[in-house]
Amino acid sequence: METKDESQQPVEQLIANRRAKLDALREMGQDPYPRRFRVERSVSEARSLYEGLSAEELEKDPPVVRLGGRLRAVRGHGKVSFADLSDGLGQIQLYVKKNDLDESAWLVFKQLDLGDFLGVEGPVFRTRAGELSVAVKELTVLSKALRPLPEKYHGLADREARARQRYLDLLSNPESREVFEIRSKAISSIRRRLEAAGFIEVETPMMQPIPGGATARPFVTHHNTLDLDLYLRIAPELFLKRLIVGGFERVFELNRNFRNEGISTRHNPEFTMLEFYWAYADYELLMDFTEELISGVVEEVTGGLEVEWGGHTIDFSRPWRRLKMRDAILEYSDLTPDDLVGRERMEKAARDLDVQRIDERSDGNLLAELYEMTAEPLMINPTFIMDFPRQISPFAKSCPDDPETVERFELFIGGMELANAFTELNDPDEQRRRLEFQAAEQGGMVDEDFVLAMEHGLPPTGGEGIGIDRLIMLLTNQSSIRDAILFPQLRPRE
RNA sequence: GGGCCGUUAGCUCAAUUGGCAGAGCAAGUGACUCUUAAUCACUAGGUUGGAGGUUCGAUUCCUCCACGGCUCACCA
Repeated sequence: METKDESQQPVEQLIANRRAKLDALREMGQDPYPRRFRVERSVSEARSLYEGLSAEELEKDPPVVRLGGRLRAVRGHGKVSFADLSDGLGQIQLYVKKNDLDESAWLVFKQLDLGDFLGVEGPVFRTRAGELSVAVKELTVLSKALRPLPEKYHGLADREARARQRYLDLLSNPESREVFEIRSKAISSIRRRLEAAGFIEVETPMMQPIPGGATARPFVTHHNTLDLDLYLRIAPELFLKRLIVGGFERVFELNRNFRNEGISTRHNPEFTMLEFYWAYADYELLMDFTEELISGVVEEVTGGLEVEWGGHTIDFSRPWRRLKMRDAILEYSDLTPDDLVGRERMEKAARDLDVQRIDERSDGNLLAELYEMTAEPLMINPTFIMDFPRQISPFAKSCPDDPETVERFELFIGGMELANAFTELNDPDEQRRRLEFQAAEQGGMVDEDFVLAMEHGLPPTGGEGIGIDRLIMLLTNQSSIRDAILFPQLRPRE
């Protein structure tokens, strides 16, 4: 459909300009979207390969390269043009000289826009300014871009656009690309370290008939043929423990969980969790292993053990502090040991700290809430908070000297909960009682099939979950989980 | 869900005690055979997020809505 110049909106004008060039290319017999263009190496590979060579060395024996990439800048200079060809990671300058090209190739070059993909071939040399460049002899359009990219210098700044059109963010903001490169490296490092420690990676159901292993509202879906409501998992825990029953002694799963709760700078409805289960381990051993695993990843990915995050310097060097929950409350508040004894005194302490809905909470929940209100935000360097109330820990084994307290820890870094682990309860009768108590308290279902598995014998086991997105936040100095996830959940436009 | 803040050209940003909405990049035309945020000249580009209201006049003030950010609540 032809539109009149007057009625055209600005973007549409820009698109129309590009479409006109698209048509021009076709008229010249150039396919703007050809099938293939085989490159010998990427732009950044070529760059690192020839970067060390001087102008003289290149001149003596000029290497001919064949590269594909996106056109990111053109500096026209009459019958000569300089251009930047990018592979996303790095770029190399193109030197395009009218006299060195077929006339048709020069005309093709004139129909290019910033953002187009093109393939080039030619010898590598250095310009007088010393810039490594390809003297283009052949030039092919590989994909014509119909819309303009964000500005080359400032990139894309609008936070909403950056999340909605992540490809533009990645293209134009190198620091954003770096976040996700670090994410990839960190996850790969975690996998390698677990495998080196004898763990095997497994996959367990994401769609579960009874969502268990955590307390959170699940997403519901429906299987038509079975006519069965299924829940997206809130944790893989109960399936991983079935595998320990089945004789896999060290298993891990590094994948998505789904929780139908609020969205915040620390919560995304789908998030990546590492869970691992280790037969014959207990929570003490898990703390040692967690220190080793995370500090190893931090060092491998950042090159050191100190990380700048949210205005703090976080020191990951070992050993990390281990503090009982009760002691953490006492250390980081004005409360005394007496304030934590008995329902009445704890309620008073909670009221003084503005804890909401106090009467709905169990004693154990109240204690955990006191911790959250006092010490938690101050746990900047890695700190294990140990020994949780039994009432809020249905899968953890009690401490030998105190049945109301369990062998459980959470790891806090930068004031965030990063990991949660315990010596797994393996007494099936006790497990059934705990799940029934939990179901009665909070609603929910008892996973009898899980208890059945445990009745066949679960060895002493340590199990842990680590929030990967939050770890990435720490590694990349991001204050919001949205900036550590490529496509975070957003409300649909319009 | 509550409170506060934001939304101006494709992108990055200005501006108005309420009085013709402006720049850089990108785009178009022209000049230019070593530039690199190339340069120079000219041109075009706007329903100031949307809908109402107040006003002679609203981009600016008010109300509602949409989306986003921060924060509290909810929630591990």
